[in-house]
Amino acid sequence: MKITHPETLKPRKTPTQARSAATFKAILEATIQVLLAEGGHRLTTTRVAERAGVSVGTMYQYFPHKQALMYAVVHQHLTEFVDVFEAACLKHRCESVAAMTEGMVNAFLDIKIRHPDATRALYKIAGELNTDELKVGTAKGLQDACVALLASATDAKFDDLPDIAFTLLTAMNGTTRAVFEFGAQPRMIQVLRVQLMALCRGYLQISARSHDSPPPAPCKNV
Amino acid sequence: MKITHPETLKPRKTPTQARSAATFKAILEATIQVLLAEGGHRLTTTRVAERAGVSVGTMYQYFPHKQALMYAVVHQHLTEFVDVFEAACLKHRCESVAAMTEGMVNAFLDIKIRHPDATRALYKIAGELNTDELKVGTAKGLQDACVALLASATDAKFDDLPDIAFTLLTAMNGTTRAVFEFGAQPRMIQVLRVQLMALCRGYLQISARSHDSPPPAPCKNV
DNA sequence: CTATTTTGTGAATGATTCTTCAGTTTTGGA
DNA sequence: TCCAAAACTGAAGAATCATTCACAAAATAG
Repeated sequence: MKITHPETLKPRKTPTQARSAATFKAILEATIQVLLAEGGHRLTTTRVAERAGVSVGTMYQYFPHKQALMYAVVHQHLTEFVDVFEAACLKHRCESVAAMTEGMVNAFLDIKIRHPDATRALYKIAGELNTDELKVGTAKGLQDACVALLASATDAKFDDLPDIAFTLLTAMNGTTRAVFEFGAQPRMIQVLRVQLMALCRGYLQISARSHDSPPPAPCKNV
Repeated sequence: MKITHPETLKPRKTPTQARSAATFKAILEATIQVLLAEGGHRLTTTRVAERAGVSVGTMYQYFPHKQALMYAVVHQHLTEFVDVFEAACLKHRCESVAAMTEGMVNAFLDIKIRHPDATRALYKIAGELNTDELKVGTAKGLQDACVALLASATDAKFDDLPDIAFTLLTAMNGTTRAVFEFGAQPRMIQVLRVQLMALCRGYLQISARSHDSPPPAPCKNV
């Protein structure tokens, strides 16, 4: 019950037949559903297996232990999150701060909205899981993407970009989390989107270096 | 194991002798320490009792079950948090938005800094505890205080104050949480304070209604 | 100093849980 | 059709945990 080595957190075997691929997927989905329906401390291997429509033994063919199961769920969604966010950051390079803000906020929210169940489920295990490595890695990925994006803004320059990116991301996360843990009704999400835009725009505006600097250098796309 | 009724969540008996008062306190403190040292899923009644230097039976004289124990820890600190924050909001009524921002951010951070262990521990059980009532009540208290404060600003008027207060509070919470879960080194906290000021000020500035409104009414203190 | 009330003890109980493995069923190809 | 590999089963073992209760120690009142 005390596993922290990353190797043992990986799935036990990769499915080769179509049937087992479906089983694998069903188990991950069942994990999320059990988390939402019963809560973190009622997430048991038996319950997950039952919900997935398989036996416990089957579960243990794919995941060496419960931790690995939770890790897989978290890893899958965090990875997707980082990918989508990084893509959005690349897409809006060398634009105005306002356009960047819109791109970031929309990307941030759209990923969460696309998987509302997973989003809420993750909040329930993120604290229970010993995956500092994964969490730190994710945070760093997002932060780096954000820093690179803001550094390319055509109409503003910033000092302390890492601090600004960190603040921006964690603030967005806090507000979004509150909305999702509240149920995330469509009306709330709409309000959230509007307010997050204002939050980010206002923050970046006030954080921009005053215009005593040389004219904006030509933008270097990568 | 399935308790949700608030009545049963209250402590079982109020200590009368000095000895039992100390025991009560020790148990609450031990809960926090076990949470930090072992994590949420290793928080057991036996471990808490051991850490507190008492027997399990003693624990059950003060708390009817484990849930009540966790509830007590969360309730104690959330209550203090709301009280201090509300006081700060009252204190800065009828000042400029900039002064309000400073007052709110400082209050918000100072409470957390005063109990760093409890702060980190709360993050670990907040999700596991079935206390929507408590959490919602806390959120509403903070939001109301913030709305009342901002409504009295001498140099700005706001539309949708509840939305703005919600965004402001959850954003502060998200950023602060990230810093504390990261370890909350003094240097990080200093950066946090500076950036939170900018975040709030920028957001409120951009959210203020443009000056097409009547001159500010005389401030009504309560 | 004695009686009563408060406080503390910790082994025992029953329930829950993770994990294994010997055996069964299904699949895909020869 | 038949077989070996892949996938699945679920009862059983071992461990952990929440909660109780009959009793002991300490504090306070009389």
